[in-house]
Amino acid sequence: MPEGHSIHRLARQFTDVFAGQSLRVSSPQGRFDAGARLLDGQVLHGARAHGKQLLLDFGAGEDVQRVLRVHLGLYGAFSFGGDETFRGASSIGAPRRMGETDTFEAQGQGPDAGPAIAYTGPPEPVGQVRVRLSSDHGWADLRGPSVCEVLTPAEAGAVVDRLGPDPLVPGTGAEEFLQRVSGRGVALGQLLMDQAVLAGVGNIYRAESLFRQGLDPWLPGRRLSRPDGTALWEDLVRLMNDGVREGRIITTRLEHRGSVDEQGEPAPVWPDNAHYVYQRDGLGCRVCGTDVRMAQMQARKLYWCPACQS
DNA sequence: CCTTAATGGACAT
DNA sequence: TGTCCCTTAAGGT
Repeated sequence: MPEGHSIHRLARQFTDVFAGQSLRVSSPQGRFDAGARLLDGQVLHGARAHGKQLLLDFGAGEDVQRVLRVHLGLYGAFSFGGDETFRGASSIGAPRRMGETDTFEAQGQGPDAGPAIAYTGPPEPVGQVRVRLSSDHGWADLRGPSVCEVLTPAEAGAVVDRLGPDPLVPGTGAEEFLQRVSGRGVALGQLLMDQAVLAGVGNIYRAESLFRQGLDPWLPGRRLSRPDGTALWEDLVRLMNDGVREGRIITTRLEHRGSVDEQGEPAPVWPDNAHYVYQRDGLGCRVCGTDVRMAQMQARKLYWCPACQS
């Protein structure tokens, strides 16, 4: 999936294109008919994210009355389209291994479109569209989520309360993270994937942040030193904010990327030099040359360099 | 063309 | 431990 950075981009995008507007909400697939009826016609006050949870706040008046909670899971995704106010609203979700696609669908747009044509409404739904949100200016379709439900504000609050600190939410600190890791006999590689310990980190940020900090994925939480834990948290804050800005996960430092051109300018980050260890098993470590290894950890693939991370 | 694996996690068994 | 969600790109034939 979309790790936390993608969900925060989604929240920003929903706020940009829909906030303050009354939305039509439907379920072309039919599986979300009851929920759609609860939201149809209400105003979207705003969108927010905590970890991998996307929360859309709706209300008929000033107060938030209903919250649409979406979890994309492994392969859920949103696609967007509409008039010029939707320009730049890209599709976000999984799988997006090469970065999020830029499938903006507009009517009367583009360099060769000539005079702008008025937006005439969303297209016929394609595939299994669980929910469609639609305004006078454009639409958003959700396919393949693992969760899509309507909650009360209190229920939504309870969902967020169950989660650990999110490096992308300002105001949460290293301290909360350290507290949840300290004293635990569980391996660091497992703790980083536990959303109650740290919200928003997925399989790529797990592997890459442990590599960057030179930490052994099997180190029990209780044996993580305070300085190492603080550095790990701070690196995640940096990496994930980069991810929000770039729309993809890039963790290699310039000097390990082999990507400076004749003028000394950074060359584009190709898909195959964006990561240190993720999906690089059998290849040489970018730093020391040792073969990168892979093992299953909690039913997910863990990648690490046995020399750099010990 | 067909098969497989993929950034997740809830739930059943 | 297995199943679902039921998408999509990559890789093999």
